[in-house]
Amino acid sequence: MAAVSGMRALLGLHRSIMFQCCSGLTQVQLKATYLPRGLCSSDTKGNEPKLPVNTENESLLENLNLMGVDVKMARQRQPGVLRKTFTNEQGLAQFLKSKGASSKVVASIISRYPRAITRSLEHLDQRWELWRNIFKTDAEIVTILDRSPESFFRSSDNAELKKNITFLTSLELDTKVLHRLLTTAPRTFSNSLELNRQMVEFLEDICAELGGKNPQQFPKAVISRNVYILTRSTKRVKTNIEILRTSLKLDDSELLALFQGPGAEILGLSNQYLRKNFNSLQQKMVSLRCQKADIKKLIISYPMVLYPGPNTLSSKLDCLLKGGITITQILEKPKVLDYSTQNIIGRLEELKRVGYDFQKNGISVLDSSRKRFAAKIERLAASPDD
DNA sequence: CAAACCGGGATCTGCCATTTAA
DNA sequence: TTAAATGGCAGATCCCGGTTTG
Repeated sequence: MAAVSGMRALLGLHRSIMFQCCSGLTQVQLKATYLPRGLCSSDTKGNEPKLPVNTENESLLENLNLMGVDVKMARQRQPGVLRKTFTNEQGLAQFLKSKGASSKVVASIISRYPRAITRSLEHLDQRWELWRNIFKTDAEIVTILDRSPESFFRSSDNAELKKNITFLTSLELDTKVLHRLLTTAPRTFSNSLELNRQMVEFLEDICAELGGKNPQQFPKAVISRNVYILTRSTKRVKTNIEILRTSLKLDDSELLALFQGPGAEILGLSNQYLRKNFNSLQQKMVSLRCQKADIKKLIISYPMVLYPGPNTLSSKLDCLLKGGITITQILEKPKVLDYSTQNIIGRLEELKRVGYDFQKNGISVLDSSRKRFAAKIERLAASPDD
């Protein structure tokens, strides 16, 4: 990886010494110069013609084009890679194909994360094996690479990855969670060990601060409910905890229960977003004549109210209210807010059609799977007694 | 038996800024 | 000085069904 800087020196100016010692490595790929993009501002005021400082490796470009890589995209993302003299695009492609990736997937991976072509075969092999500690098949890994090439390629430190996996494993998440963690939040993998450790320790500290009995358990609880947590900064999580503490006036044990439970999902929201959602929820509830205590209860029992943006939540509530449901009923069964507005609208219509009475029969019909709801409607239609 | 309770599953990257290495 | 490595951010739900309960 390191033997690479020679060519530029050749084209460039100084560093002739470098040239000397590297000349043995000279490679075919030097062809022409692509355009300079900057004029050299400072240095020599003299008038020697400035050689282009930045030249792309033309044969590399050609290769990439042939492979179907979106070179424009690659250039935009990691321009430096295109200037490298030695790259391993062929090796990478072959490697990935041997793992079952199509040419199209390979091209897309390189387009989105060009640095991938700087990895050596040995490196790739090792890294793949490490990923295979968690994933049972190559195909699974390919899917993830296709989704998020950066997660696999951004770091070149296999030793770190290994330690990281050991660490993650040592948390004793159950295998299912570990698998899900890395499937859905693969960036966790390429975090440094230190970063992951910091978050875990931070969570332990929080637990202890809140008077939790078992701080080791806490990160597990949070992670299994929110596998994205390790891709967030501790700063963000800390701020969110404070936002919730102060805006809801929660005490320690309430906070602990919240985060160990369903509240974990909300911990990773951006701070602004959380604040905004809280404020608009509060406004909305006040406009519906709810008490502060109602709002608190709602959030504690169903923290996911804070997840949808103001418009989504508001329109959902409006639909329900317009359909003849009271805000009190919603506060009792907030899970009805789980479903999409479209879904809610459709169900309200169907229920109206069969003359369903929410006051008499409650609203939990709305909180059921499609299948169960359909069955329910059928029953209601068959026996329109009431 | 149906309703209610409850937890789980899917999903989440792609960019920018800063620091570090060569 | 450039490129590589790394940290961090914004974005913004919906659905299903096993088990318990009545």
